[in-house]
Amino acid sequence: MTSLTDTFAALSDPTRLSLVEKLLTRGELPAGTLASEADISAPAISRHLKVLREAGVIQQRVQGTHRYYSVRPEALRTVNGWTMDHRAFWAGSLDRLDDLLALDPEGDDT
Amino acid sequence: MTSLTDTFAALSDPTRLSLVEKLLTRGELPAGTLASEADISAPAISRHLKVLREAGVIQQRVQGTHRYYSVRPEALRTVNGWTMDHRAFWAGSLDRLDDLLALDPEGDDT
DNA sequence: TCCTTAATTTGCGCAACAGTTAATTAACAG
DNA sequence: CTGTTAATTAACTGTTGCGCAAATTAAGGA
Repeated sequence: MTSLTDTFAALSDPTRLSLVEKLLTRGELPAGTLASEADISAPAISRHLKVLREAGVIQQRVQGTHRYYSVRPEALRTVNGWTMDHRAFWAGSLDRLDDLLALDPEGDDT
Repeated sequence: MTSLTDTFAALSDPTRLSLVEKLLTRGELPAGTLASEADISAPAISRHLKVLREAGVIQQRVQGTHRYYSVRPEALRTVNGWTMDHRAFWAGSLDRLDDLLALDPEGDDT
């Protein structure tokens, strides 16, 4: 089992979050594509992918010499679940009324 | 402005996540209470609180010699917003994802 | 076999992080 | 002013994280 903090740690690096966003928007991608589009070396990307995989954020599919990566839905569900556990706290607050109304225009007694 | 990765980084430490959970469930608390309940020194807690504050996760209210801390709703909204941006990817059961997304709004709990 | 391509692992340097104890700042009471 | 309490900052130490270049593993083609 990977903990919630492990997931947050995996997503706390800009390079890794960028990798995850790519996989989310474009689906499964090979390591080579991810590495060639990044501005750091391939070994560095490989390490980031390993961190993400060990945190349970992404999964690997091997085909020949290629390794295809994709996001594990469970990881995002876990993060979402944590925020939802405390939804009553942040959804009902008027800390930033404008943002709240922008997210949920009919959320109050209009 | 604090980035999403800064928020994730702030929440990636078990001690800090624990502090945030305490503030979420019990509301505003002074630094002393948080420090006395932790198993590490007060200075260490103080630093964690500083990290959380600089990441925009918590806020501070000063009253006399006491510093009261509480969670900023905006922080949790931001995290929730990120998961919601990719909701189509992770929501629903894996094998029925496409079907679920194709269903109309009244389809899931009747 | 030999060579190329894909990707990872290794070795190394450096910066950042998390913990400690000691010192400091700040508010308040006597 | 002096002392007490609350909390933070300072100084130091060990560990972890991230980058690179070089070496290594693995699959496939001539």
